[in-house]
Amino acid sequence: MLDAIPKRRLADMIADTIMEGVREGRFASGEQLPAEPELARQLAVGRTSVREALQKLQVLGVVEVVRGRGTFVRAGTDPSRAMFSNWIADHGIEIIDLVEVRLSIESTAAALAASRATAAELRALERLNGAHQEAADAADLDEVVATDSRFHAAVIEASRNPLLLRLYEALATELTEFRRRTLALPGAPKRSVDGHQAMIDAIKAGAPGDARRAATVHVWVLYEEIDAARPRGRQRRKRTIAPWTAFES
Amino acid sequence: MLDAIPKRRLADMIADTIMEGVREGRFASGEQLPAEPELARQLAVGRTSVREALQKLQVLGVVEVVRGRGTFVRAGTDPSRAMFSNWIADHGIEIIDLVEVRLSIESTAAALAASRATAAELRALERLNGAHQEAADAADLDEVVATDSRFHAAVIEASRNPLLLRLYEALATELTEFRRRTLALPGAPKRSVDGHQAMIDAIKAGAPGDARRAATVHVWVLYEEIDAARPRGRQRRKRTIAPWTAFES
DNA sequence: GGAGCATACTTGTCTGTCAACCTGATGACT
DNA sequence: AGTCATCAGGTTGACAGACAAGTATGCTCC
Repeated sequence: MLDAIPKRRLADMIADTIMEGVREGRFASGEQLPAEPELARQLAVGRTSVREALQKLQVLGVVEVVRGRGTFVRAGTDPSRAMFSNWIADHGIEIIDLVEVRLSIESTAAALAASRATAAELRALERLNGAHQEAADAADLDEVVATDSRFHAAVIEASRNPLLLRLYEALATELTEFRRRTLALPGAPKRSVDGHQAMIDAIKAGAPGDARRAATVHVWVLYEEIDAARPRGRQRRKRTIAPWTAFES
Repeated sequence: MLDAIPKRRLADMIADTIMEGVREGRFASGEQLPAEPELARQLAVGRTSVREALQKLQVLGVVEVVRGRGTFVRAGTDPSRAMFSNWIADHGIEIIDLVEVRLSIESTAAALAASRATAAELRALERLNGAHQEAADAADLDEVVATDSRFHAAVIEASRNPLLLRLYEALATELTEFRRRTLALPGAPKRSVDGHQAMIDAIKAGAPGDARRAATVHVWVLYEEIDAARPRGRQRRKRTIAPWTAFES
C-alpha cells in the first residue's frame, strides 16, 4: 500500500509555509515580505500560486497586500489561535465558561494520552514540568505562564487528536490571560507543578481514569483559587458552580 | 467632490458578486457553479481573477472547489458555523478524532446540565426525545438525524455554557455527516432513543457523574457500531482506540 | 529649498498553454 | 451478463510572459 500522496493545492502549501514563517518570527510583525516574484523564485513555484496563497492569507488576516508597495505581516494576529477571540469578546463570556471548556478538553486529552503516550512523549512531559518548576522557583511569572502553556499543549499532543489540539489552540489567547491571573496568586505555581506531576504519574501508569481526574482537579483547583481571591460579593455566582466532584461521580 | 473611484481588487468584487448570487439563491446550495472560463466570459474578466475570487470564497467556506469536477456552493454556508470545516478537510481528520471531541464536549455538558437544568429545559429534552422516537418509529432517516441534532444541542444549551455550545456548533457540519452514517445502521435509532433517555434520567436526578457517563456511553456505542460495520480489514485501527471505559475508571 | 519629473519597484490583470484529475460511455474480454 | 481497460470530454491546477497601474525615491531644474 502506497502512502497517500498529498493532494493539497500548491497555494495552500505556500500559505502554510508563509504562516509558519510568521509564527516562528522569521517574518517580523509589520515587516514587509519579499516581493511576489522573489517569493516565487525562492519557493520554485509560479507567481500565480504565490499570489493565490497571499490572497488567502489576506482573507485570514495574516498579511495585508498593498498595491505598489508590497505585502506586510499584520501586527499581532495569529488567526489560528485568536479564532474565537472576537466572538468571546462580543458575547461576554465569563471565566467559568472558559474553565469548563478547558476542563472538558483537557480531561479527555489526559485520558487519551494515558492510553497512547509514548516513552518519548512522557520524557518530554517530565522535562516540561521540570522547566515549569524552575520557573516557579525563580518566581518568574512570565516563564511560569509560558511553561504551563507548553506543558498542557504537550499533554494534548500526546492524545494524538489533532482536532482536540486545534480547539485548544483556538482558545490560547484567552487561556494565557487566565493563566496569568491564576498563577500570580501566592503558592499557585507550586501547586501547579504538583498538579502536573499527578497528571504525568497517571499517564505513565496508563490509567486513563486517573489521568482524567488529575487533569480535572488541577484545572478546577486553580479556578477556585481565583474565584476565592475576588473581593467579597464579587464572586461570580450568577450560576451554580458545580464543584469538580460534579464531573466525577 | 468626486465619488471615490472603487480601488478594490477585481477578485474581491467578483467574490462579492458570487456571494450575493448565493445569498439570493441564484445559485442553489450544493449546486455547481459555471466553470471558471465561463464565469470569466460572463463577467468579462480574466480567468486569473475568477480563480483568485473562488479561492477566497473557499477560505470563507462559501464554496468548495474540486479539481476535475467543478466548484460547488457549500450547503448551509453559515461561515461562523463552518469555521473548522476547511481546516478539517485540509488536515485529514478521521472520524475517531471527531468522536473523541464530541465525547469531550457532550460529557461535560451533560454533567453541567445535571446541576443546572431547569424544569422547563427538562420538559424540552423529553419532548425532543419524543420527536426522536417518532422519527425512529417512522424510519425517517432525515428526521431521525434532525431530531438527534436538536436533542444534543438542547443538552448543551442546558449546560448554560455558551462557549461550549459555540464549539459544538462549529463542528455541526461534520457531526451531521457522522450522524447520517451511524443512525442509518439497523436498530441504531432505537438505541439512540434509549441513550437519550438515560441522559435525561440522570440530568433529572441531578446526578452529574451519571449524566456524564450516560453521554459518554451513548456517543461511544454509536461510534463502535459504525466502526464494526466497516468491511473487514478496513477498520480504522491506525491508532489505539480506547474503549469508552477508558474515560471512566 | 521646492516643484515637478524620471525611474525603479511593487502589485494587478490578461492571455495562452499544458498538466492533472474526474466522470461517464464505449468496447473488449471473461 | 459481468468486469475491466481505455478513451473522450470537461474541469481545475499551475506555469510563463507580458503589460497596466500604483507607490516611493531620488534627481533635475527653477
